[in-house]
Amino acid sequence: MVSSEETEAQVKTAARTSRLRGRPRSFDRATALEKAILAFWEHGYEATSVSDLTRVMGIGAPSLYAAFGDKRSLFEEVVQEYGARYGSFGDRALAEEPTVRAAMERMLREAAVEYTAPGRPHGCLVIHAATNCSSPEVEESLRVRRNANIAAFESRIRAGIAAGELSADTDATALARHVGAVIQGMSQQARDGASREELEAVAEIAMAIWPRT
Amino acid sequence: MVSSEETEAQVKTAARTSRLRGRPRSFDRATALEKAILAFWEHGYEATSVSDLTRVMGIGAPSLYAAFGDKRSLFEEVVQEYGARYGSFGDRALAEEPTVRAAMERMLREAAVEYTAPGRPHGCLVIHAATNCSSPEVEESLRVRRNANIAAFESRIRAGIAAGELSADTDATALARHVGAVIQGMSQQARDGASREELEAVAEIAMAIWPRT
DNA sequence: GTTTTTCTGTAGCGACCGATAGAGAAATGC
DNA sequence: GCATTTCTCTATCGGTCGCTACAGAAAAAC
Repeated sequence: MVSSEETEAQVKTAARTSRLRGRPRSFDRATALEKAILAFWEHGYEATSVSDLTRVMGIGAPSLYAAFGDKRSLFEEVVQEYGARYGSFGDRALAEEPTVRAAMERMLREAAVEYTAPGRPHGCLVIHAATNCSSPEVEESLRVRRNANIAAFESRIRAGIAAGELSADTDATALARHVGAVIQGMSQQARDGASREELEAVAEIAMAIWPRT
Repeated sequence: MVSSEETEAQVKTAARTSRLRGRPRSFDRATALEKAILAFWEHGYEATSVSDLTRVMGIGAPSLYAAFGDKRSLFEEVVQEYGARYGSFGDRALAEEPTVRAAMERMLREAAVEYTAPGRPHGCLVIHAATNCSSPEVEESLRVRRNANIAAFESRIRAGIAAGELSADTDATALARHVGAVIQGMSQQARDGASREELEAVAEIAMAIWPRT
């Protein structure tokens, strides 16, 4: 119904069939979809209004609805295309690396690169597309609090280094970020249905990075 | 302007001052605030409308605006009260435990408990208050994709176990969840301004849990 | 050129958003 | 009692939301 293969296939066999009559659309569907990806990626599903979409895609609302259906089906197509275009590094790492360890290492390292790539929104669309804030002040306020938590972790870790619990060359900043990442991930998974026992198992694994006294 | 200390202080000194005249409000401010915490916690800032708030708080819109100011200042008060009431386990662990390791372990374990406590929304309000989705279908679709990713990790880990790379009693489910949590946390921090180098340092630390062949 | 089909722009639909005006009710100080 | 202050209820504001009816323009098939 939406697939571009359909149109392409019918372009090829159109000499005989009676399709492809009438005025063709005046914009490039793939380009418009790419613009929609960036918009949803940056602002999330709710906070990206249809008028935002028509502006960045450079088309009118009726053209958008004719080409992509309603807002939700456009978003579904966006997520799918995003997965194929930007979100496939994980699958590739899992499939191509010979060992689990190599696969995990490559996946994590590529995530660091992909999630901070310049010229496009940071982070993962699938993780954040439900994150919408039309109020920048609220968004900023929450971000400040999260980063303050990580700073508190770091300060505690530095105290531990000063007390001789951890070696003097410990990277306190990175350790704090790591703990923060684990906690934020646990929170996300709690939202996604993980049980207490499952999260406790995650916590126990995360503890393996800390020297046993 | 908003603080309850102000009102309380003036209750105590009200015998002389001319405050506290007129009809007192007919609802309990703290109870109403608690209801607002639960609503924002569950649905996020944007997706919790003022009419949602007036419904769960059991008051009319003018009463809400008179008692809490506009929606944003109510939310700020909600975040502050949430931090004091539900979000303090981390600070307590950091302050009360004698070693960094003990502090981190307690914090992570208590997070597992707090984030899945029955009878209230899962996860952390500060992490998710910018996550709003008035469309359950979209929310579900994204959740399914995130959980599918973790399932893919698990499947790859099981293959590694079968290949003898990891010991046979490895908890593949928990390992997969852990990797997923780290990645989700990295994505969140990329959104919050972390650089590529900072995320790579997190990835490197997370690799410490994997046996070196 | 004519017909047919489809696209595009304008203009507007009903619904909900956050927020408020105004009137009357209720509880105070005196 | 009275005067004063403040709360609460109804009704509604202007604005934006996702979405679409309609008419005219444009490009194909013939």
